Amino acid sequence: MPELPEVETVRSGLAATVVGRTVVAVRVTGPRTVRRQPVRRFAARLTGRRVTAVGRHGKYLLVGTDRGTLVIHLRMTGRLALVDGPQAPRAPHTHAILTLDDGRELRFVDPRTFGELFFCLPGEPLLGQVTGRLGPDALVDELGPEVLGPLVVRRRTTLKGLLLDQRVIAGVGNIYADEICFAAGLRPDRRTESLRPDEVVRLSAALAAVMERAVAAGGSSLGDGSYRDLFDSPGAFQVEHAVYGRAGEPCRVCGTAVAGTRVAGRSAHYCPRCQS
DNA sequence: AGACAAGCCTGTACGC
DNA sequence: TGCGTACAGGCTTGTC
Repeated sequence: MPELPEVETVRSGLAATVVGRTVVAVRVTGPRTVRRQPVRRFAARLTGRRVTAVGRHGKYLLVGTDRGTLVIHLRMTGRLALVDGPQAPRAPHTHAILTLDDGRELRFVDPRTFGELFFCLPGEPLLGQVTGRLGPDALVDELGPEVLGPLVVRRRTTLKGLLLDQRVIAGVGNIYADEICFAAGLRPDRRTESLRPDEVVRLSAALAAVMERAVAAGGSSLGDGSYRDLFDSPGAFQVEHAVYGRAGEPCRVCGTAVAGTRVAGRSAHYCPRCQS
């Protein structure tokens, strides 16, 4: 399930491979894949556009062109595949195909069809309506204790609920919320208003450290709808997971069995001894 | 066979 | 009353 580190891996892959390329054809076959605008309008706007940059805000991929932005959200099971040409075997659940001017194809594959694509012309409010709801990016933006502190204390929720709220911090999903809590030594069900200043300092450091390590490892490929990058390679961070998906297994630090529970309506994993 | 997993949106209920 | 938060439901389908 792609979260910030997985989306960032796709972003850097696209930046290295499709910047400067022009989209010469657009085919959308999935009926739900483009749902914020008519498919014909989407295709007409995107066709002929040259990619100038590839950005990201939280889990949203922002493909900049010479006129407008292609916005991609992978949600749970969405995947982008860059293939050499139309002869490449087509994965099941391929819902959109962008043909590039060098013959390669950028394909959007998504079994559960939660993911989506849309295209915003310059100055169109749609882009701002989406990204404007997002808080600072968990990787790119500075989230030192002085920034994080007010965000944390002002809310009355659980730490995990806070980390998952894209309006507060953009990019953290269920896996990394648990890993950040472990790295900070804080339980996911801790009330945010109870966090002391020194704990906010630990949280801030853990957020940056986990995001940076996960991006360096190319993200996590684990379980449901297992993530793959542009070239179908898995990430490597799952082997470093301290708690996520490890309920009942020994904590890598103290050996205590990792606890599995539910927090903020989500599965949650933590070490009862290392985290408070 | 049916519960479950996920991200995000929407609607509604609730507490301070 | 109003605000922020909590929770459930919807969307989907492969996996257990």
